[in-house]
Amino acid sequence: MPYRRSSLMEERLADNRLRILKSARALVAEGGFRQASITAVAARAGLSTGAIYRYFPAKADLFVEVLNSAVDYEVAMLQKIADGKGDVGTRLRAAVRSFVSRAVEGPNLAYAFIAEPADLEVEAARLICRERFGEVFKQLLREGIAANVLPAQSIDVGAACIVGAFTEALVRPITPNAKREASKALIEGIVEFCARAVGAAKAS
Amino acid sequence: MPYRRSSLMEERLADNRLRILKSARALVAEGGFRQASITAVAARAGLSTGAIYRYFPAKADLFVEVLNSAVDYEVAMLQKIADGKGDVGTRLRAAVRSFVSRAVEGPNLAYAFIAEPADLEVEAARLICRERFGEVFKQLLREGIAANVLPAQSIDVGAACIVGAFTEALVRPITPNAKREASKALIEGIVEFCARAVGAAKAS
Amino acid sequence: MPYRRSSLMEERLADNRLRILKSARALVAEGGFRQASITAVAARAGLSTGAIYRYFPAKADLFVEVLNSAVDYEVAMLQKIADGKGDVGTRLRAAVRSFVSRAVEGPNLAYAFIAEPADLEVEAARLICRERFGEVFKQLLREGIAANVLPAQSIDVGAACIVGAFTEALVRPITPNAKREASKALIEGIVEFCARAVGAAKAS
Amino acid sequence: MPYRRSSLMEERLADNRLRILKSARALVAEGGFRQASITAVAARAGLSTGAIYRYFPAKADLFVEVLNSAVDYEVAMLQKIADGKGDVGTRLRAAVRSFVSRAVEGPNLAYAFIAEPADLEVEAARLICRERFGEVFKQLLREGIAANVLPAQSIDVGAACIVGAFTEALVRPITPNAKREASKALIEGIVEFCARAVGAAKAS
DNA sequence: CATGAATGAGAATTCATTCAT
DNA sequence: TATGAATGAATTCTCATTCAT
Repeated sequence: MPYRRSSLMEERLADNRLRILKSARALVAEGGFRQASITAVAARAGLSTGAIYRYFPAKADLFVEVLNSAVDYEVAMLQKIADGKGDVGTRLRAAVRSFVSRAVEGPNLAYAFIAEPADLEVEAARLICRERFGEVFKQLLREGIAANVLPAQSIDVGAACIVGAFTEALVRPITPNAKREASKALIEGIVEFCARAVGAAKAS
Repeated sequence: MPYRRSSLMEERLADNRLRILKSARALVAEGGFRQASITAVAARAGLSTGAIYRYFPAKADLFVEVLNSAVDYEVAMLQKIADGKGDVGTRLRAAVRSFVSRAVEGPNLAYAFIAEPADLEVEAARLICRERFGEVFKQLLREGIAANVLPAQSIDVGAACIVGAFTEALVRPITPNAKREASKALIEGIVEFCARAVGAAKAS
Repeated sequence: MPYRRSSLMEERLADNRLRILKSARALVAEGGFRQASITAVAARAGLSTGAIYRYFPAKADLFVEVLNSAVDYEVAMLQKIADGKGDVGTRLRAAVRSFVSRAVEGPNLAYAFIAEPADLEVEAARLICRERFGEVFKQLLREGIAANVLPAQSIDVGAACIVGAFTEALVRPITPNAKREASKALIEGIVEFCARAVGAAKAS
Repeated sequence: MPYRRSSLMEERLADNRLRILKSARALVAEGGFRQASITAVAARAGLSTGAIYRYFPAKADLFVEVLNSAVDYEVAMLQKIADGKGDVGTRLRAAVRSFVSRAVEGPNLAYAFIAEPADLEVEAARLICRERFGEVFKQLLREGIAANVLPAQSIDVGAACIVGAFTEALVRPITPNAKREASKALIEGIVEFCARAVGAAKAS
């Protein structure tokens, strides 16, 4: 009688794949790609190194997926906001706020997103990720300029700078004191910086 | 009779030290920290690997100095502009333009400045470098706000975002076609983005 | 009540065993022992890796049997020819022709027969296989010499050399051009070489 | 004052390279490519694994050189004999005798010459090596046939078979008893086998 | 019995650092 | 003092074998 894979086992499998991804992501978030060796990922996931290769054909594939899955989620969030109702400026503010808030919150994709990966394939994926963030803002800028709500400006450059500006929030502990409060100020600071930059300053 | 180091020898020593630093910087600029192995640095400097260790106790120390010396130069340039005459907005524009122009021009410290170094010590130095760039802009923002030329805003955040925005320009090939012309547009795009962001928009 | 293995089940078992052997042989024939991993054998046989170990205690045992069963067949073919009627020279020619023809025909056991196996046990089996081929030719030589049809000569050496000579035909693509025709010439070339070597040259 | 490499040091270096080659060759001779891991080669040479890579860029390069250098020597010996004076049959006998004698003598390139290497690059080199042996015999056959000393026959096939026949001497312990004496008989057996095969039988 | 995920030892390769010369 | 050969730990990846299900 053939062996039938139990649903419990399938759960275990899916679980392992996820654990590997989470381990990898956590390690990158904590100390960059530097610390994310296969051995370290395996140890953290409670698996052997060989097990990693059942789920990912090579190290690069694992980290490309780490990057992509994290960015998929983030971009989806931003896109939802960008596609929402309300005036362009508000949506742009909301998008920046949404991203930066999560970034400030905890160690997630942040570091990976800017850090130089050891692998060229991963590096390529990283650049594409940055582009994808830019796309969301390009769309908002295009819409705003077309509607005469935003002043004429370079869409490509604007999008890139926004991404750069809030990326910065991910790298440095800008305000090392008074975490919670400072975060709030930091987030709003970035939001307003970007808003002013694109000419969507609040009517004050 | 005590051995007296000849001035000629001292020159040689200083010369070697400089050559090592230049080799290291060039290698990082060309291919990131990835390519900057001690062996590669030594080969490029026309020295032996052992010789490197006469001038630098460890790899990390060498690259910390590479980073610092490169940033010393850049910050000095920016500081000079910031300390110059003319209104704050113009000086801020000039500072951004100065940095981004050189960055776009050729692969120099740019890459090193954003790339993840292999070493924790170097990573720390890199973060400090970013701070140092920020300081220049903080000064300008402070001055501008004090003089009521710039609107009230978070100085820390503003400075960070400016650095982030123009850092972004270093990472991606925003406009892969029409190099020269596009660079010009890119540079001015970033300059204006930052100017608007801090409320130093041109009188249009 | 004791468990009675149904004959249907036994068939299944024998079937699996055969499938495993066939898979292994095919893989070795295609790319040497290099490509014949347990995983590959299992996949090709449509079984799990674990199943292999139900039929063979270890990888080496599987490949020893692969070798032996393949050689059983070949040796049986040769033996039939050697035991046939007609003069010794003709039979020796036929035997060499039979072996070389099949070898040239397609990738079968040929490669395995000469290739270095990954395992010491298999290596030992391989050497024994070569001996077994030799035995057939020893018999023919003995008979021929006894009947004064062949000149006096070392039987052991003669047999070994014949095996060596036609083994060589398996290793190199002697004539890469004009496949069919060349094969024919190659085969007859080897046949006549061996015939002359043992003093069974055609009456010319 | 620049450091000048002493000739003693250069000797050491050349010595190491040679030691590595010898270790590799010995390991292959003893147990095939299977046993010749970089670790094993290094250990046997009294060096670290890293040291191997100072002399050989990759494992394949090391073993290609092992193969080539061994074959260079052998082929040179054979060529010298083939280019000598005397009738073709005598030279052919001498060439075969020369090769087989050394092969029987001790574990040298023998195994490597026939064994399947783990590496495709090495495999390619191995096939070329076999061809090179063949070339020497092709030359002799061509000369003999042209001078009407040898009967008409396929030169390519003849050369291949000769190589095959004496290769066999390398693989198996044809005569396990009475080493010395048997070797003598084995060697002459192979010599005469090949001589008869090409039609250069002794006038008896 | 069958399954195939997991193991873990081992392979090739790299590179910062040391030290005999 | 300069050299660069040597070290050896670390890294990625493979695969025969086991065992919970």
